Amino acid sequence: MSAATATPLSQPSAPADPFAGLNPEQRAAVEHDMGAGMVRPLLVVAGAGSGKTNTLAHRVAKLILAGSDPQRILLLTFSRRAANEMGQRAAGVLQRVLGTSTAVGSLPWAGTFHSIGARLLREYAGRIGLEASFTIHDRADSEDLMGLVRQDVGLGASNGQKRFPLKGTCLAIYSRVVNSREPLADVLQSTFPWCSEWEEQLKRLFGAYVDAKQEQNVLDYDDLLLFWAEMASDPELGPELGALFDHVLVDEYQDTNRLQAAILQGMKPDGRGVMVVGDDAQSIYSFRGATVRNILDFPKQFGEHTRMITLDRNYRSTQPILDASNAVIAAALERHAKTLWTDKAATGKPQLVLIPDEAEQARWVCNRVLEQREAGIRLTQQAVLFRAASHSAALELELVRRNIPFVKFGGLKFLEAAHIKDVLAMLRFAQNPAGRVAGFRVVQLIPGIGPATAARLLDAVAEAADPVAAIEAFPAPPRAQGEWEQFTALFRTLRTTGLRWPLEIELVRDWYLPHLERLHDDAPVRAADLDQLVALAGGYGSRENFLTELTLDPPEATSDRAGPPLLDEDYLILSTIHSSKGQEWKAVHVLNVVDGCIPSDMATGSAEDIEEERRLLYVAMTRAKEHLHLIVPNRFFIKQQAQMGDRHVYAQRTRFVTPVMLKHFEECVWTNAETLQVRKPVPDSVRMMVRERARNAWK
DNA sequence: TGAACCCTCCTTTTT
DNA sequence: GGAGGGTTCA
Repeated sequence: MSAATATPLSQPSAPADPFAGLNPEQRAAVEHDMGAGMVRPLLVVAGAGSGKTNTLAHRVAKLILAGSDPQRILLLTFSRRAANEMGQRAAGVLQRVLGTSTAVGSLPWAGTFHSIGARLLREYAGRIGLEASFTIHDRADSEDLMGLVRQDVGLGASNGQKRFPLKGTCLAIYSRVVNSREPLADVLQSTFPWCSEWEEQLKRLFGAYVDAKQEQNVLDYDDLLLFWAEMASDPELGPELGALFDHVLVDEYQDTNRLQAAILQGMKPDGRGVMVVGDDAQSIYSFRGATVRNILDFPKQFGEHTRMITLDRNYRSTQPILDASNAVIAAALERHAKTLWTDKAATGKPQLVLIPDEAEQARWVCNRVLEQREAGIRLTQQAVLFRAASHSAALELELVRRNIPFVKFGGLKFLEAAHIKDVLAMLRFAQNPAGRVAGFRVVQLIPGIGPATAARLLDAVAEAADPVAAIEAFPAPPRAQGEWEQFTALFRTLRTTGLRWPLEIELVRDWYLPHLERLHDDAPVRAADLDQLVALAGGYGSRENFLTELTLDPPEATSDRAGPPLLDEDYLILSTIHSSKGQEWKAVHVLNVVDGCIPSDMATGSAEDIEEERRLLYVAMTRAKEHLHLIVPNRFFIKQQAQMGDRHVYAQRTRFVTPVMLKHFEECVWTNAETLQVRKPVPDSVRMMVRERARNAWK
């Protein structure tokens, strides 16, 4: 019997039972088959705000209290952040029960599918014919490699007649095939119909792409899952892997794909010790191959002894917010039916705010945010959510203008900035000289070396036994003299001297700074970024560790660059809806709740696409605890046009809020009198015509 | 003449 | 910041 269920000590100093606060369903999930010989598979369908994280954390704590070895608990989460939070909460529970501050030790096997996969693959590399020194490609690297291979197999762009799909599309197709485990033909037909005619060529390309990865000792994101799944389905390795863990807990199961389900199946064929938690109504990652079928079919997959528990009591939002959210999701086509409820005191209805345009939207949000802060809601308890990262541009300008601090999650391209990629490419090239993508990039930093010379150099490296010698022997073009010697000297240092870790990246930065000055006008700003990167690097044990972790768990927000000092300050949260998953705030603003943004006009192809957009709106709405504002700008500008263009459309309220649902909202109309006076209403047709004429004059 | 460099277009969501 | 096409350089 576990410590928690033992008779509580009746001394006043005895810690409160942390399990006492659980509701009956949560408790059932936490105590499921506790102490039983066989722990049956468990599916917890947990609605938004139903205490899912808490339930998982308590389950982990309970398992440990009942004698489970934390080393033998595998906890798969959607992000590193979620893994950390879970670990901390579980530790908190344990501490309260045990009443000691002894480090219970965090969970060593908590992380994303991808990071756990990377770890297992390094450990098992020898057994599956993999070099343990492999480097990992992020999506941009993978696209670049796809581009290089595409050239090699003669499917380049200038191949006459009709144009072959871009490298990014090729990678998306490849990734989809791997993650969904569907045949190429099916994927083409269902998701990339305009590429169907290229099936044969794509097959050839993907074969060459896989070969290239193997030759270069690199893995992409998909490989981390694919190789793991292959191991798990191996008659010898599978059971061995499965035996490493007594319990496998998966969070956000609605956003896993078939490949991930196969990993689970391979490691625990009978579902023993498996617990998955998720909410089909919050499945928003199908573009990444995630399928809601995983969670819908879980009971079928593991047979009739599977237990299912539904958590539908919401601890987050007020009833009016839930009513509106429930109404939106009730229109969905297929789901595990549940209606969220709460006993939180009712407050006002969520607002549907009609606003003239995006500029006013930005101003209105700033005003409301400041008002709510005056009313006692800290900025960190307020969030602005949007469909696409670019939708917050106008708002960001306004926030800067008014000195309101903010942090933006999602859509962040810290690792995609050219200068960051350059420095990382040098480190990766030193780590794995066979990796052509990193080498290709870094070598071309040297003036006088372009794609052709770079390719020849990499060929030489690939054929030589010693990469350092190969590079030093390479006849660099005369123009590259000087710069070339500095590069080779750095490469030798990185490859041969055993410098203590963070020193290496400092050397690379110092080498890179002159190139930075030459390549970019805003060198000082970028140099500051590099200092942040160096500081960040200090937190990792080794070059390999740094490169792996950075690829699998990139800094999520712009604030991560600034480091800890920001943590003490108050700042507003800006986030894509996708990145807001699992989070909650007292006040939430959702931008551009219009057709064309939600649903995105990029995602109105199929009924499934539309359904996912509906769930996206549902996810956004259910992030709010007390105040929810959906903002509907009457007019918004079309993005895909030349700079300075001002084409715009009159927008409709999103189709997901139908007239019947309006009763759940308080409708507000915001007109800025001052602006309206100044702006004479010029009919759009006239403006467009004038522009058109001006342009045609030069045709 | 091949290779490097310059200019112009556009940009959903992410491990 | 990348793709692709056009221009300049050695």
